[in-house]
Amino acid sequence: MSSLPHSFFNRDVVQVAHDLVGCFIVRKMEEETVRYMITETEAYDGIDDKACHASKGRTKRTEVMFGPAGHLYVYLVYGMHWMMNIVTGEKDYPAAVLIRGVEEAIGPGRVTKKLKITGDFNSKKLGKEAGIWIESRKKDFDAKHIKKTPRIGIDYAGPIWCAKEYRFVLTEKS
DNA sequence: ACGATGATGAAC
DNA sequence: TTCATCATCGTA
Repeated sequence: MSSLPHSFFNRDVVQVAHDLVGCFIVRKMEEETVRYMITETEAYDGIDDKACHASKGRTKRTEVMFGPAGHLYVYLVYGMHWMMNIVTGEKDYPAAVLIRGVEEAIGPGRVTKKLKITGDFNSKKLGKEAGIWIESRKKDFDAKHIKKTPRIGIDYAGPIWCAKEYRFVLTEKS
């Protein structure tokens, strides 16, 4: 099971979001190292995507999404939940994949709680040094079990961007 | 169904 | 400087 390279993330965000389902997120902490399969993701694609924070432009908050792929974008919503995203695509093209679910943690707020990810991780690069990285799928993984749907909790983005099927969910274990 | 709880960006 | 909003979750 190899750690995913920069080239995996330096692609179209929707493709990366799809391909991350079934991969494993590894978190090395002081006492233990845990490893969970990713079961749900969402893509946020560029300045035109009204659901993407980068549609507001290049700000202190969105800066990391304009940077190189494979870095983390972590922010707080509703004053209490950390959302963990992985930046994708070329430098200066803002896009990221939200990790919405892993095995044993349904929901993006629960993912970060379980993995002990906070704002301290914002803009860090995935890798052993950061204590968090992604490993590839098992060989027998069947991508047929991935369902695509519209994204959750982005009604403000308007009908066009709301309707985009940028959410990917693993429907069966494999 | 609703309140918690704080950063963000836009308005003034 | 103030204000509405928010990529959610636990309790009811």
